[in-house]
Amino acid sequence: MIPVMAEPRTLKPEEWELWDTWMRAQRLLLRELDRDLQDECGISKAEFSVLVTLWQVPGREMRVGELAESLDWEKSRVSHMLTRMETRGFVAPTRCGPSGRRTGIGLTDKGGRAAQSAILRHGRNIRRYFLDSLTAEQAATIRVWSEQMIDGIEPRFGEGSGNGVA
Amino acid sequence: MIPVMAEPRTLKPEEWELWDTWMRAQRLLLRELDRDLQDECGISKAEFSVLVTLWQVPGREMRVGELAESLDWEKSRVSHMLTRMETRGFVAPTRCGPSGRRTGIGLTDKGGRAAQSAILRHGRNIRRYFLDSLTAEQAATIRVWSEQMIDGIEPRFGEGSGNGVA
DNA sequence: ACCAGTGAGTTGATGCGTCAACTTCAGCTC
DNA sequence: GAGCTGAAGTTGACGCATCAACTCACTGGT
Repeated sequence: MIPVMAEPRTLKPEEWELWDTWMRAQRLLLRELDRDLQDECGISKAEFSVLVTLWQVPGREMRVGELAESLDWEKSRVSHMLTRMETRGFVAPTRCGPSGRRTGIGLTDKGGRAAQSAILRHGRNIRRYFLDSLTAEQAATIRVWSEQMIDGIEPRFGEGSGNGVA
Repeated sequence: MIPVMAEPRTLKPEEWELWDTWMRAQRLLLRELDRDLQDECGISKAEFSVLVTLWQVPGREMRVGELAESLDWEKSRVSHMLTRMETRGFVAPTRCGPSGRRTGIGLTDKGGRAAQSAILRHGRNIRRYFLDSLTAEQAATIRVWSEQMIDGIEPRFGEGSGNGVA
């Protein structure tokens, strides 16, 4: 009988440390990006995601369901978000069903302006905190590994466009 | 006059794609770990952080401020969290100031058991989703880069022990 | 015409995270 | 000891995220 190597009961210290260091880096980075967006542009990263997604699409309007799909968010999350953003004047329903239900949602002028400036700002921050700290080799490694991980967790194909925000 | 290279106005497509892919990987990984901890152990990753931190410390009790420092959380976040966890029976004040204020906070038996099983489970998940998808080289790259990034954002030294959770 | 079923969108409840304001308490000076 | 100051801890308000339950409209079958 061939002895099967037992799975280690817990993480080895250096494994744990790797995980912990990496986790810490994530947390700091996201926190920083979020804070800056909030302080300088007055929007959260969730709002940013919505603004960008609408910004990118031709008529700057979509159906709620498309938006949810594109962001890979739950419908209800989108709905709550839109309610808040509507009261802030960033988006407006382009068409409504009889019962007040949002059938189409679009950027307002204010939303468009906010999107534009936030994209610039956020881009600079990504460069500063993320890209600038990467060598070409590191970047390649990270890309490969990210793709591996995505496949490992969610082995579906080409869907969910991505909005660049957690 | 030497022309200074203008900073690119926005991210180049491949830069954006790198960022987006990486972001997506993060999001999926964290979501997965969180969901599993929630489904299998009945605790959130925030609760997990607190349990682990208390678990690791000698008497399994600390002051609220120490806990906050160790987790790198705001005091108020810790306080809210402890209130919830206290009602769930995971932690209990070990000593209180006159006005009912928590002076020391410690794990209950239930909290200890939860910590133990969650640590095993979480460790396996980290291995499965994170470590197993890494070659030694990738791991080295990620470690270095994480450290660079941490230094880039928070150029302080040796504080904040880390709890392995966002 | 009717009704079951399905998909789209909403709502409410609850937990998480942050900010600002507040209460206590300890140590300090006078 | 009276009063000041700063640190420790709490509270309330608000936005974000998820889950489950609901409404509404459309579709297809009989």
